Amino acid sequence: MTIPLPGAQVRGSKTGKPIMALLDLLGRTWALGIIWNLHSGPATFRELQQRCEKISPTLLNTRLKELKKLKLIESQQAGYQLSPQGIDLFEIISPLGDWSSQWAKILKEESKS
Amino acid sequence: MTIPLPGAQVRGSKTGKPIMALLDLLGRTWALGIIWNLHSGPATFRELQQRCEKISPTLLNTRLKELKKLKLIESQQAGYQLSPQGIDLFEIISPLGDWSSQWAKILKEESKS
DNA sequence: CAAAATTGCTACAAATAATGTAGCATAATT
DNA sequence: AATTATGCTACATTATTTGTAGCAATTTTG
Repeated sequence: MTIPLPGAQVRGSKTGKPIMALLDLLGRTWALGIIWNLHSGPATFRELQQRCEKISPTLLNTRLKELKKLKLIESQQAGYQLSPQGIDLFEIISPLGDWSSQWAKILKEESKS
Repeated sequence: MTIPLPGAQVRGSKTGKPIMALLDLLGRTWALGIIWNLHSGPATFRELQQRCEKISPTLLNTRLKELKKLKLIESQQAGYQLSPQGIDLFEIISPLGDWSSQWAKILKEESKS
């Protein structure tokens, strides 16, 4: 799978509009999860592997390369961490945490009736 | 692929924490794209197919079923549309539009140097 | 400082998911 | 009543993900 560089053709789109590139990227297995799990601080490869409960090393490495190329994460001696842009992105999606709890509650309610 | 009901085991997680269910869902090809493309109003199946530039009917239908089951969209005679919850979710992610443009700009800059 | 343990990651085959095209059964339009 | 459009399903091909094993390069330990 080629890395969804905005401007280039991406999966699911011919235009390559930035939002399409982003949606392609985030729509890949574990991409969101990695960003989510990195927000609590830098992590080594194996540490990150554990934070993401069930990711295979193959895929983890693939995603890390993509995210690095797209400047959402960077690797230092402390391990992998969100880049300033990655933090920015995380801040946008961070309300999903609370939202998902609400959502779970509602789904639960409705399944009762 | 089973539908990621919060509380149940989902792909990539044993806990089924709501956020994991959500990340599983949103990490599926085109899930985010469908939500994104529905925010501009209800659409029939074929209309939606066109808004999502390159989705196959098979996958579109699969995702629609999941999203419907998870109460993020609903179908009326006007076609498919975001549910109140779906709208809520969209509002969280809607800044991604602008963010992605910024991001594209930065990536472009850096690729020059 | 040599042996043992840990880390970051690759190889590769098996399993799963997505694509693309064709097409069918309604339902709406002419 | 014939034509067209719609909402999908079938199904074979192709692409992605998983899972396990393991290796080279540190780092830790005795």
